[in-house]
Amino acid sequence: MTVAHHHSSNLQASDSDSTAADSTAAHSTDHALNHVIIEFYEKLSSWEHAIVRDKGFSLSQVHTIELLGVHGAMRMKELADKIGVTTGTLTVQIDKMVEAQWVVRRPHETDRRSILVELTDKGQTLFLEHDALHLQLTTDLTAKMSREERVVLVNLLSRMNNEF
Amino acid sequence: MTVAHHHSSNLQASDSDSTAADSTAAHSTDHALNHVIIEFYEKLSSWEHAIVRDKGFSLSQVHTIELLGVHGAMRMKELADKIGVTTGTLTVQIDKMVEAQWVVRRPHETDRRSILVELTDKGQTLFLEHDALHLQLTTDLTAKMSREERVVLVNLLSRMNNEF
DNA sequence: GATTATAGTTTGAAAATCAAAATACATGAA
DNA sequence: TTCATGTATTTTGATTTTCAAACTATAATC
Repeated sequence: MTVAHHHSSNLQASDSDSTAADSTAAHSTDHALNHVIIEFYEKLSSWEHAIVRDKGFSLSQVHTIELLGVHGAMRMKELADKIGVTTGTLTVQIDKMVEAQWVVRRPHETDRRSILVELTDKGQTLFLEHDALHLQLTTDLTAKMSREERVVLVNLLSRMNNEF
Repeated sequence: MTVAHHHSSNLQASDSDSTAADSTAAHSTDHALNHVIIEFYEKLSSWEHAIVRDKGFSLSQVHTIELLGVHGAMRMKELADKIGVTTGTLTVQIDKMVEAQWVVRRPHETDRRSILVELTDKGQTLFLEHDALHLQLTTDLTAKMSREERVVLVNLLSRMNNEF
């Protein structure tokens, strides 16, 4: 029915075409960077999935806890946008998390339509536990790097974060 | 019922405790790195979610296409592990993707229990389209970086990838 | 060859998700 | 003010995703 491809899609920037005048097209470094990023994302995603299953809650619940832990209280809409689900979906998610006493809803001070979602003490503890796992992973992944390299990495990554 | 926390969780490594002798505990750079990574993952995840909804297929379908596009043909088990789902779930996923003619199943050469999943031409095209979006994002995110910085970033990220 | 392990599929039930309708509040124009 | 329009959240019913467990087929080991 269809052809059996054989594309190993080499991810290394093995080509060295740094000759001249290519301001329009994407440079090979960009391709390499792109694939390294995709691979990193995939692996992190796998890791998170595995962690999550072990702990007994769903991926987007952990995502929610992560977001609230890092950014603090947030409106439903804001949270839904960041997670990438509809507000309807988020409502039932948060219902369950309220039930489990990981988060609370509280009214927005100025906008009475809005509701702020916030970690409880229990939720905060959960976040810290999860964060510790992440930290362990991070230190493992960068164990072979020098202090300077780590600093550079923080710099480069945070600059990317700012461009989103 | 529960206390309203106020933790803005500053993500910058604003503390400069590079004094001495802290070989056991995680250094503040590690914390900064950890949070920058989490933030990067969250933002990529959001982006992917948005892209995916626009295109009309599910997140794990795109994930599957991405994995097959980058790594080439793979066994069901392998794929399931990378995506982070059970093989049962993957079977129905792949059924649908076969239906849509994005992938084909083909027997494993040496192990008759195993089945290789592989992109069709159509699936390959889809992968390339998606990859182009990723590339666009990557170039956008690194637009303000110098060539050298990008090279360094590729180096550091791929070293992290190798440690997973 | 018998037993145990692994790969994949099927099945039935539980959970996640969406789109659309409904509610409540906000904002801006007449 | 009052009306119209826009935004935030919840509810609802249906669809999709997912899992765990049972099942089939092949591989590996003893």
